[in-house]
Amino acid sequence: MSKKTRSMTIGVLAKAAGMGVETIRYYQRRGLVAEPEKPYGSIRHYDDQALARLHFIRTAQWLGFSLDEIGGLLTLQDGTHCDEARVLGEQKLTNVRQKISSLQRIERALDGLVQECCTQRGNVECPLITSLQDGLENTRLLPD
Amino acid sequence: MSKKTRSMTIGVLAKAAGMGVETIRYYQRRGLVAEPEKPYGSIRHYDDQALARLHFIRTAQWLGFSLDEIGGLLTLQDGTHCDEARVLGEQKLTNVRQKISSLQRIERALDGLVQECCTQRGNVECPLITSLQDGLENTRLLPD
DNA sequence: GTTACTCCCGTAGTCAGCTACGGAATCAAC
DNA sequence: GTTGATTCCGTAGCTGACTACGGGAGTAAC
Ligand SMILES: [Zn+2]
Ligand SMILES: [Zn+2]
Ligand SMILES: [Zn+2]
Ligand SMILES: [Zn+2]
Repeated sequence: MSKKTRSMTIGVLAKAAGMGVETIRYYQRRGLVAEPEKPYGSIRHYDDQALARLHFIRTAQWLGFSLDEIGGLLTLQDGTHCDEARVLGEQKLTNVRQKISSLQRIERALDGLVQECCTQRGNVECPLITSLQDGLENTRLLPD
Repeated sequence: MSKKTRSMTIGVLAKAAGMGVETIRYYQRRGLVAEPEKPYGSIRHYDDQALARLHFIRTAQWLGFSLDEIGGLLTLQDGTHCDEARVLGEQKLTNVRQKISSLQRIERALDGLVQECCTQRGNVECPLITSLQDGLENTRLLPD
């Protein structure tokens, strides 16, 4: 709970947040980060609040939220919308689990193909390639 | 092993392959699909070979290969490059496994957040939102 | 033989999330 | 007080895989 509220230029802020200046300016354009007023024809200064917001964005992004969705999450920041936040989290979780299981199907299919390929070393035909042509029919791991 | 070699217009081919006409034309521009000659100022016709190639592309795409990589795979189609094909398959497999494990980390993190959020229903502060601000420090599941 | 689809071909737009460019103003170091 | 980095701001480009548009030509149904 440090209330340093250090004054940073956008370059320092960017370095602190581990991203580029242009990225921050892009978030400002998208309305995810506020542009502080600049005092009398000069340079803008940022505080720890701004840095916290960049952390928020980066973490939410890592969790799979799009910038638009993050915009939605940011409106829940006052902490009085716990249930809405949870719903969004649950949706994303479902989403992630679906991605995992479809990647696992892909893993099994690819693994099968590579195994086949390995055992057929003397053969002229590559079973991996021919399976791609046949659309993985014999693997019973077809795409959706 | 049907050698029908039916003659199809691009529209019929597209329907047979379950994709749009424009997508096929796009693949032609990318050099993934050949443009057959058109007989004397008329319309091009496609055979089952072309359809097989579209299946190849779609299946490889489902396995996570990019169109560029698929271009590479297509040069191995004569079946005489079994080991090269296997190497590409193994690389993609590694790739898929990395994606799975990083999604699993994300799943654990999100699940933790949603659980916390649920148990704190009476609270004013939403732990999900505040965790995003704090950068998931206490979850020990930080992004790379 | 006219209507209504489909094909052909080039070009341009879409989406997300940046990333780069250019030119003026401002600031920090020496 | 000059040099050199940084900021500001608008605009434009990038990636990947499409998707759409427009206008002319070919084709099939009735
Ligand atoms: Zn609410
Ligand atoms: Zn909550
Ligand atoms: Zn070879
Ligand atoms: Zn092989």
